Amino acid sequence: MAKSGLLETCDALCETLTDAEDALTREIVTRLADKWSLWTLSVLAGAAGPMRFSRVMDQVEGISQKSLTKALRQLERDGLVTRKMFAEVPPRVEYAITPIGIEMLEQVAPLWTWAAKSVHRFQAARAKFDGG
Amino acid sequence: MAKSGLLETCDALCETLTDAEDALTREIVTRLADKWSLWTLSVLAGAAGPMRFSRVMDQVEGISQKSLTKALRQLERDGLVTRKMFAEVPPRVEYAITPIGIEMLEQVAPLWTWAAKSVHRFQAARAKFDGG
DNA sequence: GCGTGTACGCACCTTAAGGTAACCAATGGC
DNA sequence: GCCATTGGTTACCTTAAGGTGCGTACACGC
Repeated sequence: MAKSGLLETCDALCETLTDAEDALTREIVTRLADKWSLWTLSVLAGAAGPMRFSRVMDQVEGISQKSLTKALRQLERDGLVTRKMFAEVPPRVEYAITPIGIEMLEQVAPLWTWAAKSVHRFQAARAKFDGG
Repeated sequence: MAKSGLLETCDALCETLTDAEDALTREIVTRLADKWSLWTLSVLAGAAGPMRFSRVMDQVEGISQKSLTKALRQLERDGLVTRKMFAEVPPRVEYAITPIGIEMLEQVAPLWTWAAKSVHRFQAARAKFDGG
């Protein structure tokens, strides 16, 4: 049974994974679609260097403290960002994207570009569906 | 302000979109994270031709009728699959993937492949994080 | 002395997603 | 007659996601 069910080459690769590895792969891809994770990661990618928590929150418009904390923790756990704490008062914490995080964004970019280019086709399909 | 916040080339493209178009682009990408949509689409891609509802449900293990109906409707609305109804009793409905649907899977495949190849790096990162 | 700024953790509430199960229509087989 | 078939729809319930707001540490400027 195909685990990924995607195209053949990908399928062949996925067959070599254990169930746990397959689940993790799926989880990583799922994270891309997460409402905040990808956005947060790309903000860090766009910065010149490390960013403080509140600076990130400024740029990821509409995110709550709680959600940003959670997103950053997940990204850190997966090795996509680093977190450096300074023992100061008031506290200072700096986040930075890692090489793997950049790699990940590079994988997503063509997909996003394709979606942006195809947006008119989706609009047309929806108009047709909704109209009749 | 960058709308996508992704890499530069992608960013430049996204700047040319209206807010509605940008939101739709995001929505399309977000659909990838959906528990069932991508799986359903890939099942249809793997079939030789059109598939009946119940055949799809057999292959997408664990999905409920309700969720499959919803997933297929969304995919149809976005022009990724077609739905053909036959006025028979018992009813017969056939679903098939469209060229745009195949395009979309082709965009996702490299990303998925990368994630599968990188799975051990994620496991290592998590082990380090969880361990302390 | 007293408010201000920082990066959270925690408790609380609201909303949404998703699963289960029952119901439907018309026909053919027993 | 009675039941199974097929592709749904609907009502109901449980779980999870996500937002709001409060508490916290203490050094600084006024």
